[in-house]
This record gives sequence, structure tokens and C-alpha cells, in this order.
Amino acid sequence: MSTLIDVLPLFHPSLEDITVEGILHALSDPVRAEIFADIVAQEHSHNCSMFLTVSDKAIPKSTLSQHFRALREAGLIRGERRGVEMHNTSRCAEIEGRFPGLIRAIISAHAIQSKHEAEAKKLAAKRSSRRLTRNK
Amino acid sequence: MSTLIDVLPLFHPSLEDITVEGILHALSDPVRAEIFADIVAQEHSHNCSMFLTVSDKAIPKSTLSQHFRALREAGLIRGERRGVEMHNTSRCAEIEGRFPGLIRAIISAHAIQSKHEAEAKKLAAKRSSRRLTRNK
DNA sequence: TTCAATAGTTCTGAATTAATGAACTATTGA
DNA sequence: TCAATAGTTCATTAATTCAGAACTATTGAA
Repeated sequence: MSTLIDVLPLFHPSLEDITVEGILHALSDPVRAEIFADIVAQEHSHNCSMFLTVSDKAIPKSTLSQHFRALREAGLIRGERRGVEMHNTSRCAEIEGRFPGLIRAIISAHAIQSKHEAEAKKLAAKRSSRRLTRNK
Repeated sequence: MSTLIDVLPLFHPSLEDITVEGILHALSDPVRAEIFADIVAQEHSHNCSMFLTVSDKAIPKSTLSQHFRALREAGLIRGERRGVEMHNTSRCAEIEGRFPGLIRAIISAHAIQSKHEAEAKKLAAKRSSRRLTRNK
């Protein structure tokens, strides 16, 4: 059985209702930022369950669902039911018209930071292995 | 009498400890965003009490103090005691070296949004006055 | 030197927001 | 019709944030 509520499409803010604060807040969470970066990078479809682990960390699916809602309600992504799963696409192009350069700058900053972190980690591993060798 | 603690300088993260998440979170609050935009715009000094009202809204000074701490700990501003008051300056130039374009894009987006809001408000006022005229 | 005024911080309880396990709904395919 | 899959919602707990009250540090005046 299907009720009216069941078929109501998901809420998405209109372009002019999208706020900078909303965008920044949504992307200030590292998990959401990574999910969003991924959706932007892959032009094609994305369902939620692809993100049950983000950076080797397990995310409960209820939490994941909230994260997707946060991204949707901030106006960053568009979600569409496709049968049993969800199809998520970025709204970058629209947002670019309203806040030029914003999304690009944020994504780029995140990329710079990830690269920096990866390098720091590698360096730490090297140092640690050297220490082990010395102590053999 | 003065103790050691009293003279300890305020905490500021080093450039490489500044994170995108931290910056986005700090600037996702409209009051902090406005304070920061103001500090960036005016190149010269800024004490906290200049912001006891932000956009016609009174901000308690304890709250203001927390906002300044948030901006400082996110690495967005540098605070320095100058006698009885505080001297705050932006760390834009440093951040630009690490995350090019990020701060500029955010400030610019905020400016666009403020302008848009101001226009919407003016339009609403005009509509309201027209309605009054019609009903005279 | 002492005291009042100023500028800001810290502490604390209340209010808000976020995370997550458990139960639930909707769709598909067997 | 039923089980499996994908995701949402609800309720509880945990973490953040807000703001009044009390406090600290510095300055300038008496």
C-alpha cells in the first residue's frame, strides 16, 4: 500500500534559498566534505551505501542518511529515488551561478589538505620504521 | 600582582595546523562571518567591543568573547593584548599560501548574499508600502 | 597608593544540535 | 507472498553553543 506521503519527493531548497552559512556548515564536517567531493568528482550516479566506510572509518547508515539530508538541505546535492536506491548528483553548476568560485575553492582546499595529511602520515611511517631498524 | 598564567600569550594554531573544516565551521556562523569580514576589510586594528552590535543585533560580550576565540583557534585571526584591549588582525595572507582562493571566495560569497538580502528586503518594503497606499 | 572604570575571560546551567541503535517503510526479485 | 536491499525515522544519549554572573587584568584619576 502506498500513501500520499510516500511519493512526496525529497525537499530541496531553491537556488535563491541556498545560503553561504548553510554550505559552509554542511562542508565543515569531514565525512560530508568527503562524500560531497566524491559526488562532485564522479559525474555519474551515487547511492548512499557507497559511503558505508569513509576513509577507512565505518559510518552507521542512520548517520549516513542524516549526512545526505544535510547536504541536500544545504542545497549541495540533489537526491532522487531510483527504485530501491538513491541517485545523488551535485548542484555545483547552479551554485556557481550564485556564488562563483566558492565550491571550487573549498574542494580544492580539501584536496590540498588531504595531500598534506597523506604526506605527513608517510613521513611519520618512515620515521617509525627507521626507529625500529635502529633498535633491532 | 601578576602570575605566570596572566602573561601567557593567547593560543594560535600554526599555519600547518589550520584545517579547512575549522575555517568552514568558524565562518558558518553569521555573526563570526561578519566580524571576520570586517576585520579583513579594515586593514587596521580592531578591538572586540566594536562588535557589541552586529547587524543591529546586540551580542552579549561573553558570547562575543567566544566568537573571537573560535576565530582565533580556527587560525583566521591573530589576537594580541594591547593594554586593556585586544588588537585583532586577519591571517588571510598566511592562509592564502596554504589554501589559495579559499578566504576570498567565502568573503565574496558572503558579500553577494548580503547584497541579495538587502535587495529582497527593499523590495518587500516597497510592496508593503504599495499595499498601504492602495488601502488608504 | 588606592580605587573606579574599562575590556575581556571564565564558569555554569540551560537550550540546541548531533550521533547512533532499533524499529520501520518502500521497492525489487525470487 | 516473502525475503532481501536501501534508506528513513524515532528515541536516547552525547556534545556544542549561548548568555548571565562573577572574575581578572590594565589604565587613569584622585
